[in-house]
Amino acid sequence: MENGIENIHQLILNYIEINDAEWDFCRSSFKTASFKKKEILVKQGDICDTIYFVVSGLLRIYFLDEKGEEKIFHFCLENTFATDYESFLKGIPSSFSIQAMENTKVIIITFEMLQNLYSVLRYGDKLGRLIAEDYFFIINDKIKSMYIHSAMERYKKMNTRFPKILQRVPQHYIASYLNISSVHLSRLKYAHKNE
Amino acid sequence: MENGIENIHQLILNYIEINDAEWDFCRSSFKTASFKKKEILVKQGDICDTIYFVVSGLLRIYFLDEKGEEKIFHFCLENTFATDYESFLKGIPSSFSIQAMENTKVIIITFEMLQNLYSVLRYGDKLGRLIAEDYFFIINDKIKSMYIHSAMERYKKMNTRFPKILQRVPQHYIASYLNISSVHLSRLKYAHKNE
DNA sequence: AAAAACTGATAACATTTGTTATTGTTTTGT
DNA sequence: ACAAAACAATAACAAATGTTATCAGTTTTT
Repeated sequence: MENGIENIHQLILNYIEINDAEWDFCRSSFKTASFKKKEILVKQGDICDTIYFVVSGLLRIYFLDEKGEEKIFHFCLENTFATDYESFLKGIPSSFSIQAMENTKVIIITFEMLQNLYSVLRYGDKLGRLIAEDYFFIINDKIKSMYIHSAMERYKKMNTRFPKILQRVPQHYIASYLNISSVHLSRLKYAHKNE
Repeated sequence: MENGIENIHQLILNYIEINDAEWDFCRSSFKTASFKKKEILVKQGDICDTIYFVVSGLLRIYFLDEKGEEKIFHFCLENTFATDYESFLKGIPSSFSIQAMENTKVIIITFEMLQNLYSVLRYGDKLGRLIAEDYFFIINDKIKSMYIHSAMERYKKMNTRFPKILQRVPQHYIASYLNISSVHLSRLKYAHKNE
């Protein structure tokens, strides 16, 4: 589907059984939006009451550390979700900002909308549980990777899993994502280019 | 309650409404166990099909890195849960081992048991969702802390939140938990002792 | 009680990683 | 099309962190 809503349908079907009437209800509650490169979707400190589903383009989730420097927490590629899930669920100020790195089309799912879905769908709470569990898996992988792998290993892994992202994103953003300095990443690349 | 089951009751009540019949069902499915200091509850590579609720004592969750060295991922204090939640949910080999650091009493919740609870309790799926969300919050905090705070800041935070743990656990385990060498932790303590 | 293993501090040295500055190139904004 | 900004590589140096070894005190095991 051109507008990406059909992709969400597929994702939901991976989790639970959903009939046509239920899907119509979902579809009617989703809205779309477009953001230009560099536009801010969520500002650190504001409440993130929205889940964005990236249809096309690229987002980054980042925060300012105590030195006032941006650190990138996550890149959000096509067909993935972007939110501060803790801010979203608890209604507390977001730890992160979300910004478009390219012109980006998203589908918007608000908190109210999602609570509605949970109660209207026959397996709504189960869907919520499976989404939360999946979110847990994602972040669990991330933390395990930080413990187990060096910056270079994470870089290579990134290269393997998302080779295109390294072309689309300036290298110092990658360094920020890996939590190392851009100079150091440059050195690592040089040291390992013949492996 | 002496055996700690009442603490679990309270935790569930924090999440959902549960009546006496439902609680009796829960209570009857829980079992208890005791482990001596140094005993292994879960071995890295095995499937972790159990959630342990620590009634008394102390557990550690750790893994062997590629150099063959143990890295501590988490300490499990009284009234908290211990599991490899990803292994538990997906039925895949555990990334971690779990070991008793002191003689420890636990309540055992198996995967089958929990799926039963989810279907038998009126708000079972909601309970599952809230548990998964809470697990997400815990690990989300952990990862944010790793991004934002230095080893020393995390040490101090630990000192503030769980002062007793530093008395109960040998220091090189703390260093492992902080992902720094024991020598370095010793130096940091010296450098910051007058702050 | 003696032996062995464990623990935490410390020193000396090696390695990793960050910081700042420079340069040439590419990209962006007007 | 041009000027300004952003980008990546590199060098020189500084700071952080790891490694190995030693030692004295403590705990555990036999």
